[in-house]
Amino acid sequence: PAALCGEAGETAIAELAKIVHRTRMPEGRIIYGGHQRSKTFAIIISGVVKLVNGRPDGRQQIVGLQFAADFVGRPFTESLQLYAEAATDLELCTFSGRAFEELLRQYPNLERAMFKAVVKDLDAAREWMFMLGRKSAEEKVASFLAFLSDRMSSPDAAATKAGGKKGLRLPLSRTEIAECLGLRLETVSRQFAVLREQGIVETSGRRFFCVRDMGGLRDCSESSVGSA
Amino acid sequence: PAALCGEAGETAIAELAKIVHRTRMPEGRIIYGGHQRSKTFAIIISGVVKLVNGRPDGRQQIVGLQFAADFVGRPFTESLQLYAEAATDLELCTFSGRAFEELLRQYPNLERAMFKAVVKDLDAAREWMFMLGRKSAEEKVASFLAFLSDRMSSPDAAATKAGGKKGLRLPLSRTEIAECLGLRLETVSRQFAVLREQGIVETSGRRFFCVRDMGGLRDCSESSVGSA
DNA sequence: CGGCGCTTTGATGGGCCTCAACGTGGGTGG
DNA sequence: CCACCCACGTTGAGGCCCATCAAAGCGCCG
Repeated sequence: PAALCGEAGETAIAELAKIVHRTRMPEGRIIYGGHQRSKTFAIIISGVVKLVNGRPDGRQQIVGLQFAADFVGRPFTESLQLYAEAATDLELCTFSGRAFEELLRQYPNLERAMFKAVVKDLDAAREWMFMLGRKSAEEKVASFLAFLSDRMSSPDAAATKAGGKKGLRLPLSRTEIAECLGLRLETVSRQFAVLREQGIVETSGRRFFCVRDMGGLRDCSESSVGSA
Repeated sequence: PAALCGEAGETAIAELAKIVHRTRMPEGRIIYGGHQRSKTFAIIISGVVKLVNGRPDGRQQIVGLQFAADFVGRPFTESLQLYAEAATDLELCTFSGRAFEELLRQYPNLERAMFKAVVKDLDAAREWMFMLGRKSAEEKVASFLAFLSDRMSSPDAAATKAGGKKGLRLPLSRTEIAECLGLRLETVSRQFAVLREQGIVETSGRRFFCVRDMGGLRDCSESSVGSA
């Protein structure tokens, strides 16, 4: 039940169903970006996609993450130094680009749904900008974990490690988390340790974490240092 | 000749012309945001609008700037901690929200033009995110000035101070520039001094600056510290 | 010309980066 | 099934960049 379909209208959905194709993609696959005009559109069934802004000198900034039910693909334009990559193995509903753009033209409701999705992405990007520009390292890591908890708390993605409590599998490595937050991986690791010592989160292995005190986590993510 | 009109189509333009209204706004006026549902849409004739993401604790991050020919307004949704403010005195072409949304529904080309504008904003936001997360203070200030030069080099906005060379009036105070770049105002001031000492820019008074060496400025904005 | 707010400049400290070494998990091949 | 191995993660020490606090300079308004 993708968000896109929720507002598209009955007949549009039926038309979409005709051109949809279920696909899998391994972690690391480039979905679109840079020079190649892949022109495929998709909705994520499961897995996580990262949007990366990279420079020739090696500096990279992850500028967006897409989760289950999110739309992936660039309508109308290409961008040079931006690409989308499978952060985990993916299950996708893909649409042929040509046919999909045709449907967009035919069904205004569908285009409107796309429009709203992009506006939502824009808001998310601006929230993310506040984090990058104004939050401390601890706030960044805490708000990132809170964000992941929000976006990934679906029953199937939830894993049970760390002693029976409901935890999540981290879709990103420490390096990638650092690229999200505008930090170095060592700093991310240290902030994980701080949150662990405060009893706010648990971690197990490289990829599992579990929020023990969501209130405390949210406090850390907006600490407003001097006041309150 | 606003960008929006370029792609909207003849008849749509004619309809738009019927509901348009020319307006002025003083610096500091809130255009939309927070709680109030102003629901006015506008195209900027002259002046600059800043989009601010603010928190109760006083921290602020400017997450977008809009210049002449840009569209201002939030279609479909409101956002809590985001508002738009006139950074300078403005001349606007405003549209009644109700009538404008009606036209959007009637003329798909118009909606498509809006769509593309939002996608462009999204790309700009993601470029900005790279700057916030990965650039040094000097790179931030240099790329900001280069950005302003690009966006404001229209004949009327260009001012001639600093000894006959073509300069620009800064639309933002040092504090506001700092809020754009994720820095403190003192740091912005110091980086201005550095660029001045290198002969790359000149400044005069509080609000005028002039690029003397655009190549040098662009070098500073992507210095790629270790290599090349 | 006087006052105020913005800007500049200086001194100091802290947070995060950098470099480095060690530990660990998870997959592979025997 | 287990031992090996290597990439990833953790932890430590030191230094730099930028934030912070403070005071003086200057533009712009009346």
